[in-house]
Amino acid sequence: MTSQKSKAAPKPAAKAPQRERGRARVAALLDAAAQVFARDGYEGATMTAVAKHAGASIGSLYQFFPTKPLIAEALYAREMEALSTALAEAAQGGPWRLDDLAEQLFAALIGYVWKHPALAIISDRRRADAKPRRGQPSNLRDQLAALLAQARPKPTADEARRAAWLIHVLSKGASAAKVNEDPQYAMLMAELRAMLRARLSHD
Amino acid sequence: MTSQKSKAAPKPAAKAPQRERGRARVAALLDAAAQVFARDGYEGATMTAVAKHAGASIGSLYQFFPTKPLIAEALYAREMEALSTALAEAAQGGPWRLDDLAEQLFAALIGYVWKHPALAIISDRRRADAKPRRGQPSNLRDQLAALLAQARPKPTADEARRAAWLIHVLSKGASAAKVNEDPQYAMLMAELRAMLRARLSHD
Amino acid sequence: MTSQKSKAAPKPAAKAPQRERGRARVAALLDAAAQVFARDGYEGATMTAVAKHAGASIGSLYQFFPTKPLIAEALYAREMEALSTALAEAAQGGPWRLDDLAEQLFAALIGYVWKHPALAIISDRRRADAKPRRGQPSNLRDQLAALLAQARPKPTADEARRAAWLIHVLSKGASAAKVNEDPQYAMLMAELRAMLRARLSHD
Amino acid sequence: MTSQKSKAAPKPAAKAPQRERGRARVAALLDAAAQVFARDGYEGATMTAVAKHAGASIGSLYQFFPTKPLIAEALYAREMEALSTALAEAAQGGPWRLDDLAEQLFAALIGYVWKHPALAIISDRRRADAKPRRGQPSNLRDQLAALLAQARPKPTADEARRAAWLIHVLSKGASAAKVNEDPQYAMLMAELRAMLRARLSHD
DNA sequence: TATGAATGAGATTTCATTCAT
DNA sequence: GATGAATGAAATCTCATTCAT
Repeated sequence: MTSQKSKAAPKPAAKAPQRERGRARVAALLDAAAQVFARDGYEGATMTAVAKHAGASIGSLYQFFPTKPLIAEALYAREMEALSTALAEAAQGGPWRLDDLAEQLFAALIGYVWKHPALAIISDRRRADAKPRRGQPSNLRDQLAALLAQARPKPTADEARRAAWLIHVLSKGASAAKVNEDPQYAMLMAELRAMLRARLSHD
Repeated sequence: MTSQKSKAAPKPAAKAPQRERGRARVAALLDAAAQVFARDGYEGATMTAVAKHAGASIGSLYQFFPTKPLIAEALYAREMEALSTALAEAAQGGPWRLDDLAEQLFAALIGYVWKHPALAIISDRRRADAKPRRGQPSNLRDQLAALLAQARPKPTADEARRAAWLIHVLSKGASAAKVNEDPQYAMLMAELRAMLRARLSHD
Repeated sequence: MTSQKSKAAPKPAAKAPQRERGRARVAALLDAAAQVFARDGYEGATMTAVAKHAGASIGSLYQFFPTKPLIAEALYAREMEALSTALAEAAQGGPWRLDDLAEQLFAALIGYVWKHPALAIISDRRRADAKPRRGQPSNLRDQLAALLAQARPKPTADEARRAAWLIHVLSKGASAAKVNEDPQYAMLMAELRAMLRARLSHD
Repeated sequence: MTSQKSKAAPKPAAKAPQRERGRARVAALLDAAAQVFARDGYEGATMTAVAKHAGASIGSLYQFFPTKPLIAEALYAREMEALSTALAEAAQGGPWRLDDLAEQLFAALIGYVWKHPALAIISDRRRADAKPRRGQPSNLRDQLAALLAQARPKPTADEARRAAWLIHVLSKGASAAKVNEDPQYAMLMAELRAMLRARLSHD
């Protein structure tokens, strides 16, 4: 934190790279950021560490991401994009019954989150930073609901929303409880899937 | 001054107060720490802020808690103690059926965690700092299992463990998904409770 | 912020400057450190004072010397290098008789130490910090012995070692007793030189 | 360092204890100080460490020694007293020849200093703190000279002073070079004694 | 654009000393 | 007197960010 700039300060934004070379560098920087955030947490991660991890100089990092929050935002956007794609792929090939589809989405979501630990960390921080506005919608939940709406027989909007919410909550629980680090891993996952399916398959 | 300590360096520990005044001060410091951790997160919380919040000087804080991790540990211990008590109370007055008892414990756990947001923050950090040793047991889960073992008819050890695990995962999910900040709060909680009960009351 | 580093913590080392500007800065910082150590002693010297003396910001100092011991080490290395050179020069132009050479080295050593008071201070501290391992060899003594071995007639290894040790002890005595601050300075030095020469010139 | 007192401030002094109990406590505190100074150096020694070492409370320490310099001064006085006595004892039983007496005094001085490492540390600091006044006399040297004056045949005042100075310088050298930690200890000491005796017994 | 040096606010921590009981 | 808590100036160290080349 250095000088409190008193001029208008046209809020800085991550600059899009102009050349091929630049695009590669940005990708490398984001990869590095993901690793460092995952290892050290958001506050624990230093800009210097990110740059070094990417094999770039600190100056170079700042060329593309003028502040620390901006790199987090950019990483978040990239990860959410990829997650979106992964979920969409998991819903391919249908139509599926609601419970089957939910199970597949749950598995895909959990799988993605475990392979991209930085995502959870940045999401947390975003939530922490956001003004505590009630009921702010989860984009993730919306997307899940949209995908679930493609089940057959077609669920009502409410049913889809409810299923999306269940998937969301269970996946959070599984991540937070570090289910993947438990030796009983397979059994526990089966348990969660069964719980989800049971709750949906009906009554 | 500070001096490079070549002197044994007998890893610092929280000093126990010996006078009534000290005891009060320690309690106040822990209260302040809980608030600041809850508000700013572990890394975001500063020792200065904790001291100020407690109406103490920075030196006073360091007299009892010579490092930031130590105050986190002390707070964690105090919170876990209280949580233990709360859970034990929730299990009073039985005997209960397993699904009823589980539901009560779930409600008690969720309730406690929501009233003590610092606990989640510190738990997270402890896990993050711990060497990534596989399958290290959760004391909380053990205690839940022990309480659940008192259900009637008596569950097997495996059943108790499984129930404890479900409670744990669902509570994590509920916290992480900030269920309590959702306008639909009551309905969602009911949903979770039903899911838990259904999974236990059995197959 | 500061963050409890759970990250490997790869023991910090003085960073070598990569640019001309950095090299100049490092030299200035070491010069400043020498002055401040000489004036205030090791413990009394503050990083802030060193930085200010060098006309650098505290951050700049820490960029190159991340801890106080590290700057002391770097200064020690630089001084020992220079002392080495000075002693080698004093031994030039031989061959000399052992007692003559010893006298010259003694004078050179004393002269250097008096012009570089920080060296004695840092040496002291290094010894104090070192694990009390018996008989750890003095590099200085080794170098003196090597130079003395060039005397003619050639001394035995033992004779050279003994002479080196005498020079070392007498120089320590002269420094510690602050002979150079005594009004009788010239006479006292002559006395010491005579003592050394008498002890070597034989028998 | 706390408040800058603006009142006259009647310079604090070590308070003499009134009762038997107090005398014992003062002795214990000085013993503790000696150990801690020896281990950590003057700056590195903390008042808290001294108090703990003595099994006293910090408040109790300050009762007798209101500042850190004062405890150093008191310790210095006690040590110098004891050293004086030791030297006087070493000179007993004469008359001796000058070289014999010098050798005995040298041995006694070295022996005392090695058994009381705090003395060297405090002496250093006193010198460091003293305004750099030229030629300020060494009380120790004066006492040595006085004792040496009792040799037979009676030395001139100059001879006694010269011998005292040699003893002083050699003892400093031996301490600084940590002769006592060298495996060759006995041989090295013999060397020093021989050097001293040769220089005196004379020319 | 790339690089590494420079900056300084602010965080953690220490410790001599004073105060209240 | 004795005890332990309280204080705060000052020291060490960190790191996001800016600058100069």
